Amino acid sequence: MPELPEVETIRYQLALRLEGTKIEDIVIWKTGRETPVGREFVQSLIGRKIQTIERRAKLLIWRLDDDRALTAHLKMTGRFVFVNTDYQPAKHDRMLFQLSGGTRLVWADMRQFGFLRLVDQETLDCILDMYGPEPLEVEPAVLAERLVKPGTRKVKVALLNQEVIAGVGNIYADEACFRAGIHPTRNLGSLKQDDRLRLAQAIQEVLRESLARKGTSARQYVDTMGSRGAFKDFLRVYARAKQPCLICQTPIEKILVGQRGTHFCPVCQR
DNA sequence: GACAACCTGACC
DNA sequence: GGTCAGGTTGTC
Repeated sequence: MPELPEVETIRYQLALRLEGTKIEDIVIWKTGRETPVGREFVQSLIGRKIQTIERRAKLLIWRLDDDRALTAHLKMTGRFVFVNTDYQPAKHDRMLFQLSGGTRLVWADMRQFGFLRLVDQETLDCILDMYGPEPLEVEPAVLAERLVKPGTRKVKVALLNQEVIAGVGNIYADEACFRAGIHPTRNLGSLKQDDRLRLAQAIQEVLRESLARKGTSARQYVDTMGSRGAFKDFLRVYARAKQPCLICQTPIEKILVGQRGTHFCPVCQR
């Protein structure tokens, strides 16, 4: 589900309530394909103190006091939601974390693509090294430079590649292309320096605006309070196929690019 | 670069 | 019944 603004919203909310707490117990409700929930996994986590909650690209990282980290990828439908003590597990709930101080957190994942993985420092460093720059932590020029030779042809495909720029997904790739007036299938080699910079600025702009509204709930996404992101009402092309372009009234088109649904204005984007 | 795979549910 | 869904990975 979530892209950078959604994962960052969850990171912030988790950090407020989890940092400094101790994992007192873990209840496994359902074993998942991608989620190791053996006795070893549980035993390794119980008693650990959570030092910090960080995010890199779309990956959440719980740094623990034993030099290891619990990484979580939400993929399409993963969720962390805080619950009360009388909470009864719902259909797709997978496990419950009980933290010191009485905090209870549920990990749920309808489609089971997401994963929790316990990794040591060295493994984590390898994982994090794969990602491109964090788009909100570098200058636009740095992002623009990443688009010079990304090893792929189409603009949108490059934006979705986490090794090129970290954290951009299907919604914000489309939104950034629209804001920059660049066609999503445009050949990267045809972009001029000015185009790349405009696209880089558009990426930052849309991510910042979405983050300020706690992300986009196109379908399932909710934050740790079960609340939806408000940026859905501000999308300009995503999920607006056949609706008039907000600039020129031409119907927004939807095509497939790199196997992903892609929305754009055929007039405003070239 | 295309395509299938992982899985469940919503919608036409 | 078929198609599609905020992601990623592996195989031609």
